[in-house]
Amino acid sequence: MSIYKEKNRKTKELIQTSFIKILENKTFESITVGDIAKQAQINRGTFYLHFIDKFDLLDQIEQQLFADLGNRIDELQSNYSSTHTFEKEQEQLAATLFSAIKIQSPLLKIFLSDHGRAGFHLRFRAAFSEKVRLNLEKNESFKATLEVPMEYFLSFITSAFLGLIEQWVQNDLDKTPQEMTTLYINIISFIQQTNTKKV
Amino acid sequence: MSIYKEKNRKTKELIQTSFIKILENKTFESITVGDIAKQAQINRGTFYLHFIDKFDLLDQIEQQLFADLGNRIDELQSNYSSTHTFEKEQEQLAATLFSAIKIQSPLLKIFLSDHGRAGFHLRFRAAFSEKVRLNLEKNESFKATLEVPMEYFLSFITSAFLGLIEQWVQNDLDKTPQEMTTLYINIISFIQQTNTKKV
DNA sequence: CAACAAAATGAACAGATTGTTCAATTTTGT
DNA sequence: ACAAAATTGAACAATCTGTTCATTTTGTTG
Repeated sequence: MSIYKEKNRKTKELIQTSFIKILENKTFESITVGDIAKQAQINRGTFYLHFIDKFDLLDQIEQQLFADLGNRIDELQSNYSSTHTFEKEQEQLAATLFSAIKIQSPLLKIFLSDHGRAGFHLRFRAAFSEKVRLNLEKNESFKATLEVPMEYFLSFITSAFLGLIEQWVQNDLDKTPQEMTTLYINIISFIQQTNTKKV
Repeated sequence: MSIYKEKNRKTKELIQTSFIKILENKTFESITVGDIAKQAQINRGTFYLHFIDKFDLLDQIEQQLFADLGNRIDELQSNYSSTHTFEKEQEQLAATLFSAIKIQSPLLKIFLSDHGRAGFHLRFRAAFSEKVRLNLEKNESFKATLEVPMEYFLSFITSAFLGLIEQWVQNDLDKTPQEMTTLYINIISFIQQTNTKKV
């Protein structure tokens, strides 16, 4: 009974990995169920025993990706006490995000490229936007000093962060998560300098 | 002779506008050439007299969009002398971008959504990334003070800006371009404050 | 109006892909 | 050996694609 499930799971996984492999070289739009079956060396009908269609397949992989990232982030964050300063905590969250993303970078690189599916960058931002918001709102003076709508600030900062991630994965991880964190902090500091001079 | 061209142009435009109309309600993937012909009330064969396929159609609309935005930005920017401070110039560029984007917001809203085509946000960023870079590098002390690779800084700032644009068009332009510029400046100032406290 | 050119139509075509069905086969469990 | 679950292979109608070509409509010119 349990080996039946195991076999089922294994085939499903085979289909997923085969699909991702094709996705490296072909656009999602251009991939057919026949392509996937051929790559996985299974019957085309078998595909339909595991997924409704290729959209369902991609959806499930995407959901798994977000769930996995969420788990990794929560686990990494739980290792740190939150008695640090507000800024240290922001830095810590950044480090956690970069570490989690590194592990899933092969998939993220594809999903964020033009081989993926439209709107992924929005769903990805939404997936970790809530964690960022909670972290920011820990700080009491934050909401008091913030003069712009929270949704705009969140869009700004999560999108900025996504920009770094996109450059990073396109560069095939040319830096360590710690270096990326430093780079992030440096950019924030640099923006500070620019404006300080103005005033 | 020239009226033949005019008629040709008009039909091509009809196909484009009809397509965009469908795109508001359906995913690009799910739209067929038959759908477009039906909406435009033309023969399906006529479509192929003007475009290779639906991908070609979308590509051309995208190219036109970028060209139009580029022209608007250049024109708006040419109305201002560049004798202001570095920061004022950055603010001016932001105002210009928001103004140009407002005009093209209906199309941008669709293209940035999950009804569009994968990778649009990257191509969009690339389209105005160069203008931002040139504007930044005007300032001599900029390159001297910047401690991070230019490509990362550009990814960060253009992506952050895109985040504001995305929120703006999703909110159906709930603010004026000038208000968006102020909002942008406010966020930069806010980040400055946060870090100033730390030091 | 007549003659011509360009654009659009309608219909047909083969080819590819989709999602479903079902009997036969293989793999695994008891 | 027998039963259960998973997979296979083949066939099916349906849809969409891109192309072709004869015909019709629209616009131009003399």
